Amino acid sequence: MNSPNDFNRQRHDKLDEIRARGIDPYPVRYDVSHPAQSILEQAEDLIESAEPVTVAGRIVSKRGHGKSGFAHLLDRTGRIQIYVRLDRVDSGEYEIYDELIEVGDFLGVRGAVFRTRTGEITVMADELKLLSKSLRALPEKWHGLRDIETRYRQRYVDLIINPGVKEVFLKRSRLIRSIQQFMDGEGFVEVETPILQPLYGGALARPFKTHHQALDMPLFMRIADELYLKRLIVGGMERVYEIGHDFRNEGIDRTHNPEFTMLEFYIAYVDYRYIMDLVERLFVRVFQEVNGTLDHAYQGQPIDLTPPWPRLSMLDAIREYAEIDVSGMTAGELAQVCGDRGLEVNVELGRGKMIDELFERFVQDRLVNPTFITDYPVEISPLAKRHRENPELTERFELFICGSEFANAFSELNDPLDQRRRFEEQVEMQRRGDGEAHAMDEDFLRAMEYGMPPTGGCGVGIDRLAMLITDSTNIKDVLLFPHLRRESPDGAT
RNA sequence: GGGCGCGUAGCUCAGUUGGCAGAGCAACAGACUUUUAAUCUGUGGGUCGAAGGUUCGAUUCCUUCCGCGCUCACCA
Repeated sequence: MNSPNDFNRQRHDKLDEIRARGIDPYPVRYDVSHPAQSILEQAEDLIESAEPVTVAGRIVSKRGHGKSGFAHLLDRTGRIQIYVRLDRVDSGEYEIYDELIEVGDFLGVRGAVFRTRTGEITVMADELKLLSKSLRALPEKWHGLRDIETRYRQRYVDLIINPGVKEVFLKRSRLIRSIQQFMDGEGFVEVETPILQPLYGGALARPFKTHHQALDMPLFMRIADELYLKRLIVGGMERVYEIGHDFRNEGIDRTHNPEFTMLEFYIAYVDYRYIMDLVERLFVRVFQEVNGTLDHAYQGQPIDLTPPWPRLSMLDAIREYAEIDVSGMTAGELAQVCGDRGLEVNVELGRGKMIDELFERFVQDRLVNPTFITDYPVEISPLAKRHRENPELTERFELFICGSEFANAFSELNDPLDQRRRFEEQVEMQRRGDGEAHAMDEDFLRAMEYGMPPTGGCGVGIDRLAMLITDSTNIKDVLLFPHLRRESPDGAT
């Protein structure tokens, strides 16, 4: 019966046969009285009362036994077994169930709940209704869907077949809800700022470029929310945040997707120390709400999330972990030290960049438990205010967990003249060919010239946080539809 | 972008030191009215990722390309 190159032919034939028997294979609705899970939970009462229930779901397994048969339906809450026997249902209905309905189809069942000989809670079907005919076979029940590429390309199948997958995304959803609730409690307003922007900024990255036809103007997909959120601080919205997608036209790997989710928030009148406290409270709350505990492990590595989290200046961290005291070193001395430690650096990079290299090479990976690293060199922190006690440093921190960065925050630069000078430096770098240098943003400068209060701001990579909290090693595992290259025509089935 | 690895039936995987392409599950036909990866009997199903090359002969060897994974570089 199976013709070459047309495996699904059989399913089309069954669909035709169903229609020929006057059955609508795609009806409009079905009244569900009980989700699968609630039948299991209320099983004793339901068996006692013998009240019929109605349940609907996708058939994920089917076993025929002559004039009866078992099947499992999968709905959003779980699986429930149904039992269909010829002497309990209309004979025509039974024949359709037996011959034309198969794994993958959606089915509605009405009947009383009972317990089988082997003890499984089961619905004894009195009425059956085909709710949707499937034209493609699902992956097999035992080994499931393992192929990583297919799991990402056909996430809908992955979600049906691999039970842990839905859990990850439910967790991600709870994570974002938990952040929103926390921010509500802190008096924030959640806002939405433009994704299509005439100028991009707020980070150093290559943007996606697009074009508005009617206006005949180029537009960029945003690479950060920062500059618009700061405009809102100028506008008097003293606590704002946005959870949204940023887009960066860069490489794709285990931890990078071209579009990714960022939380950015800004608070007027506070400095980076306030932000540090808030980030700690936020993370602790999120872990408690989403995972129910502060006991966590990532890839088998236990993480101690118990606050307060250590705070260590970048220079102290290098002193402690690399046993190098870089304070007061000249660029030449730094280059010497880097060279001695096997780091190839260009002295032209400047002190800040070399200090950062030392940090990344000798410190970062060792920060397993949450650790705030503070007071970054000014050269590598163009958007942060200079440190109140040391003008070579900035009031900036990053949060590290398991060797990865989870937050980046500053006391924000709010001096419009200084900001203009920094933009001019970026424009100069751009003129020299730095494709990632920041563009001059006159409207942003105009906003800042009206006056921006002292402000603390922070960005948190939500996908990274989702990876940590769901113990995932690839960002694609926490994105429902991760970006992949074009599917080859030959690969399509 | 560089390096390494992978791509065989709808799914999960074997396999061919170069000689007619294999299994389990799924499907199809039949038996079976409380099964649990149901069982039993039988049947069909393949552009071996794509295109070139070497060869009497390529799914196998070579080259290029496509896709995926890991990794280095860059970034969040």
